[in-house]
Amino acid sequence: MPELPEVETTLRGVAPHVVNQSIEALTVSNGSLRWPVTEGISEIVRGQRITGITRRAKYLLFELERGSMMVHLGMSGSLRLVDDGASRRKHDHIEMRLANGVCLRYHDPRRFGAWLWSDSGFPQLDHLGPEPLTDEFAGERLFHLSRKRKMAVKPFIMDNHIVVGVGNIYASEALFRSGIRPDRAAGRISLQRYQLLAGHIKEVLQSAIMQGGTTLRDFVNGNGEPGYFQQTLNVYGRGGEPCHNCAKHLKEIRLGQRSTVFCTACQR
DNA sequence: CTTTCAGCCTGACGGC
DNA sequence: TGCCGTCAGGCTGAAA
Repeated sequence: MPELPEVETTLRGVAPHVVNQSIEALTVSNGSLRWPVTEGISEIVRGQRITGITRRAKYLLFELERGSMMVHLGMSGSLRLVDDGASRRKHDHIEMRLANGVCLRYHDPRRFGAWLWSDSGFPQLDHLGPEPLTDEFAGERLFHLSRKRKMAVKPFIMDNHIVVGVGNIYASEALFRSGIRPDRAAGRISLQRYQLLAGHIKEVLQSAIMQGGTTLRDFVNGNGEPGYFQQTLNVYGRGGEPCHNCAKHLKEIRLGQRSTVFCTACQR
């Protein structure tokens, strides 16, 4: 499940190999993703130079001489560099070959991801909240936007209008570190606690990105597996197991159709 | 306006 | 062994 740290790790791993390179060929073997891959994309991007690569939320943006390509990894997507001529694996849907011989493969079993080209922007990016690792995102913002809202705090911080890139894993872990129950109404949390929460969101994301950095070399000829899951998870995926803090059995509930684990003693 | 929920998709896993 | 049901989850768009 690529969350923001994995997308950022992908960006950093791929960037040095693709920036300022020209696209020799882009081959789509299965364009049936979250949205159909842009019609005629191979012809549009052929011969164009990639002028830069950036990230907004969990979207990767390949800037071209004309327009840009927006790539999303969805639930099961990955992007990695392979040896030229390496055999195609099942679920390798798109291949981008560059003039320097670098070959980038997009692999996505569930096909929840996206690969689109546009020269007039992407509506998906229009109403996104701030990046979590910038100063624009702080406890004050969470506090102000949550007033009078009855929604549980966990789905609230996972809402892309509030702040982007906080998926199920990191929302769960940040709430545990902050001692906040995930099902508490967002509007009934103090400014002070939101400041704590914002800090912990930044912390868990930042440490995951740093651990991901240790596996960057695996983007070349590697297995493409993310390394940051090695980080200690206190609650995510641990329903019924003892709390790392007080040893009480962790409770598992569903919030907004997502599994949610927390400690009823440590989180209030 | 806010909130909820179906649907998209495949692989892993448990029960029989 | 294999078949079937359930779960996992980001995001959109429609419904309440």
